[in-house]
Amino acid sequence: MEPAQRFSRKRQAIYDALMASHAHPSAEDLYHTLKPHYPDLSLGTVYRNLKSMVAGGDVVCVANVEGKDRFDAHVEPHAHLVCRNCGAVLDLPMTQVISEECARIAEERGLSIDPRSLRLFGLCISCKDRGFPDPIWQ
Amino acid sequence: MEPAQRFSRKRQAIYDALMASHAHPSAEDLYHTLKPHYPDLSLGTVYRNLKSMVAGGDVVCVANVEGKDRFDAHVEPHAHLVCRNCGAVLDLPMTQVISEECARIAEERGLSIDPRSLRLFGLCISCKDRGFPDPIWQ
DNA sequence: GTCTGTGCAAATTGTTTGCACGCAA
DNA sequence: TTGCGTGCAAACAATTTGCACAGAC
Repeated sequence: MEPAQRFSRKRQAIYDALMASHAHPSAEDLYHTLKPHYPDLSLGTVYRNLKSMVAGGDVVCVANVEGKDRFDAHVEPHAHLVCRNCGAVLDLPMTQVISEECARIAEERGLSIDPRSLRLFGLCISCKDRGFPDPIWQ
Repeated sequence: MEPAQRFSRKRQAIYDALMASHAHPSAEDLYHTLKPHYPDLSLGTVYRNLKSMVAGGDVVCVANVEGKDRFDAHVEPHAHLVCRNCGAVLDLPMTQVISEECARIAEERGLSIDPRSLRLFGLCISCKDRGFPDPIWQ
């Protein structure tokens, strides 16, 4: 990370914890992960740092699951799948996310598309294996 | 719509307003649209009906922009682009949104994907034309 | 010493819910 | 008459913010 601001041990810890996780934690998840190691850490600090890291491009907000924003420090372009049953957010690493058709239509319409930001919704493997029915989509 | 519950004039109005709009309004947007015609309409009613229509599959929540859920009564599978600058939610009707590679990876991993709920992020035409810089994605 | 980062708690905001009443069946 | 739908306001939950102090430079 390129600290565009003054160095802070806690900011670094938040970033490191996010980088170390592949579960795309929420602000509160990070808070609970770090609290044991930083007993005086406050939730507001986690929110404030996440916000500034997102603004700086070091972190991406990859989903909002049940009202909670979920974050990712792995900013290389890749898609995410959000499980409609358990709320898990999975990485879908791939070189090309959208189809030729989609790219062409976007091009024709003059849209810019962020290659890091495709979100899919569905069921993760465990939920599918456990026999959870597909939610109400055809 | 197939009213699975007792008929209600307001529920119908909410659904109709959603169907008539292509802007993917939020609950509050719908409330303000309908309030002049239904002076005693309450915001809670809009939320309650949207929730039950989503549960019934008649409406889809297609995005969460700046903390507000955005809805769509056009449930045929299509993708959406969320403008990172102005928050507009655009329809991207197309037969295939995700790349072959993406579909294959999802298939290999045994994931179910809801074809109605693909979300892309970027810039809409007006924001791009007005010269807003691409947000921090490479 | 200066100025940014933080803890804490209060404020804000989108959404949900309890309750008494209204309206569709 | 029965019971779901609604208005209203209070309750909730995620996030933001004001303020005084701590810590990086």
